[in-house]
Amino acid sequence: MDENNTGAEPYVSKQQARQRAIADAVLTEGSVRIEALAEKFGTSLMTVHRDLDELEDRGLLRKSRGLATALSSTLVESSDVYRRGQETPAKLAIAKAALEFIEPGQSLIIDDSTTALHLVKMLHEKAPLTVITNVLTVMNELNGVRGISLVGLGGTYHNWCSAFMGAMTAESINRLRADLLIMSTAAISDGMCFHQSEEAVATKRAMFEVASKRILLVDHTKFERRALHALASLDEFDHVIVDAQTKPDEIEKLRSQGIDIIVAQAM
Amino acid sequence: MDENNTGAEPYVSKQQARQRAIADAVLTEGSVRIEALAEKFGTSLMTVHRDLDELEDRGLLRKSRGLATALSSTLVESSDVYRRGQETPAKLAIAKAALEFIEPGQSLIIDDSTTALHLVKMLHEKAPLTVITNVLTVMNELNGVRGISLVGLGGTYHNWCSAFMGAMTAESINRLRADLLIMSTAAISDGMCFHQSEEAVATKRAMFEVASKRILLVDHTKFERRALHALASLDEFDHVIVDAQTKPDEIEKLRSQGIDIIVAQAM
DNA sequence: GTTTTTATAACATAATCAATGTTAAGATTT
DNA sequence: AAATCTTAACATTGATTATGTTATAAAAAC
Repeated sequence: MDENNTGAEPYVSKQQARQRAIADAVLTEGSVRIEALAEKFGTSLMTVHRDLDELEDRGLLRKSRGLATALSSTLVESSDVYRRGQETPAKLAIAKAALEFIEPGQSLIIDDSTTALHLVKMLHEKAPLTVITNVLTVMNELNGVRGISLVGLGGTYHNWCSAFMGAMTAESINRLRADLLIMSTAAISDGMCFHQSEEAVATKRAMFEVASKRILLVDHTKFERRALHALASLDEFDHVIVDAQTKPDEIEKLRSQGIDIIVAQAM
Repeated sequence: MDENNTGAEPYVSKQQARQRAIADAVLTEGSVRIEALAEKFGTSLMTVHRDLDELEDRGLLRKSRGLATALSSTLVESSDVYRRGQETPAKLAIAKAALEFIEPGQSLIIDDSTTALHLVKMLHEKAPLTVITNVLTVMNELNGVRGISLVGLGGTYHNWCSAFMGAMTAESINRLRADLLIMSTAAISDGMCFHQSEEAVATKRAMFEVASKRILLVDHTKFERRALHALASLDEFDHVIVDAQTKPDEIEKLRSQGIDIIVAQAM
């Protein structure tokens, strides 16, 4: 079987890569001169200004008289600007593994995650499907796709994750039932998954409750992260899919707790 | 004051114009040969096929062995593919007139309408605003716009109007309150406005109930249309904005019923 | 108030993406 | 099996978006 071409290309635009790198630089340095950024990335002052304006709109940093200053680091790390483009081959592998659990005719919930975005691009293979999501990017991706009926979740829009979240979103979810939940998490420690914001937890918790089968997508970087709000214990998920770069001892530890870990092999 | 340039350009792509024309042709003829369409529009067979596929996905027609066949004419006329690109200067004028009613700080509901789409592009002038909408196109347009906080309305997605509608949507609306409603309608007769589908009425009715001030946007073509489901009487709206091409006797008739009609002058 | 510095606006150019056409292969109908 | 229609794949064109440049405006420093 020829498996090296899958329609979902792990492409990240130059602009996205640079914005991510800028966010990264500002985060680690604390505050950086705008001139210095322009020089570092070999670009004009103007484009750095434009990039910083976007990042500022997303609440990742502050611009002030020649300086770009970092804000809350948890927010930066959880921002989709920052996350997208990171570890894409691993994420693709995870997405492919998750696809195997999806059967035509099912209704599935997809939440805010860059990994899930890869999965979404492959969903047409499993049509017909009903996809429930709070992520604007996913809605757009699935817009006129044949065989996919789309149920959007409303609520207040959060720019940092390009998704609708909060009490209103949670309430809508409570009135639905789904066959399958494909969920991501911000951080894992002690066999629990954690998130950065209250709203995210409220929304994801609601999704968790209404799905009969639950799959968690985790790339290895999540094991090194910390976040504030607990969402659920990993053993509450039916399957947990990790990438091949996950440390074997982490996998063993979780397996010994009776958690069904699937290691997605990149191809 | 220099008023001839407003950021909102009434541009319709070649593709959109052609798709609309194709829909039109198929609708009036009943069924047309695909070859004939290609010839008529001076394009290759392939592009006609691609156009027809999109129109078929939106439920406007059926493709079958060389023939494109019309489906329900009401659906075609209410489809956004068909509507967009029609009468844009008039719609721009209406949008500008509506903008005058919007005050910074307000929360407004915007529903599915091509006229409102023009308005949305001008909204940044009145920031800060809270915009509540069920239209995917509007959500995207307002995505990272500064000073606009976006509240999305979820529900099942309807391709023909690019919006979320139905019971789920109506329920979400019921839990909100807004200062201003900017609404469109499919048809007007006997001082009442009508819509093409049950879902549209349910959704719009809910919007109607939760807004303290209501504005209806109407271009003159709506007076010649008919639709099945009644939504509301025009005198329930605080203001009705029409374009300059609306027949004077229509305007007079409504004014005599005590309806506040504003005639938007194109510039 | 003036000078210096930084930020924005406006336009020109370059790079990327989307739409179309062409050809060939695959389905369907006759 | 032949004819007709549809789809897939790739090349080409066209359009959009991103970037750079320059000029102007705003803000801070002096």
